[in-house]
Parts: sequence; C-alpha cells; structure tokens
Amino acid sequence: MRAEPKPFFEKVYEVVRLIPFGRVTSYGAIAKYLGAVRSARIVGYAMNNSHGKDVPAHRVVNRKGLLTGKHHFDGTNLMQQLLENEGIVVIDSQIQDLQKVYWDPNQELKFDD
DNA sequence: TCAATGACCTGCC
DNA sequence: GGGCAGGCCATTG
Repeated sequence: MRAEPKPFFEKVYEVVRLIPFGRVTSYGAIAKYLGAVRSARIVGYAMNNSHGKDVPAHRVVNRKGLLTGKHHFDGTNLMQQLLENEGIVVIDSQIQDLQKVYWDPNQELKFDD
C-alpha cells in the first residue's frame, strides 16, 4: 500500500459506488473510464480488495454479463440474489436483459477530476 | 528487485 | 458466427 493520494483501486471504488440502483456495468467500462481499457483485469483485481468495503461489487460483471466473481462472495448465489434484489433478472449467474440494465460510466459520468 | 497472479478483454482460427 | 489462446497493467509476496 503506497501513500498515493488516489490509487487505481480507489478510483475503481468510486465508479462502482456511482453505479445506480438496478444497474450493472462491466470491468472494461470502468477501466475505460479510468483511461485504461487494457487494464480491465486490474479493475477485477481492485474488486478483490473492495471485497469487505462498502463497494457494490455485485453490480460489476464481465462483458458477457456473467457473474464471474460470484464464488468470491460469501455464498455461491449470493451475488445473483443481490442482483435479483435490485430488479435485475439473473439466471444461472448470467444477467438477462444485460443491455437494458447495463450502465456505462463513460456514457453517464464525465471526467471532471 | 524480480517474478507470479488476477472478479478481464480483444483478436485470430 | 462461435470457440480458443494470448496479452495487457497493477498489486502483492
């Protein structure tokens, strides 16, 4: 943990926290918002650290809308349950109507930092 | 400091 | 059009 003011991780946390209710986004979208489309993996890695914080990581899924990190949660279908609780239709860890509940930070948010 | 990992994405066959 | 493999960047040990 370096003494940096805003590590890549915290930046990811901020975007994830900005995700509205009943909406989901992809790692690539967040990475792109941070200006690192190639660092999509890093976003997922940051989520690993966000696990335990007040970051709605369950709203973050991969490009296919698949709950890849579901096994990282407490249970197995917990992440799915949370998404369903948001009104999102999830079947077998696969988000349906993905394009409908999809939320792109680059489309909604803007660079004002 | 070097090396390995990681909740992914893009490109090619 | 679908499936497989490689690469990318940042963090931790």
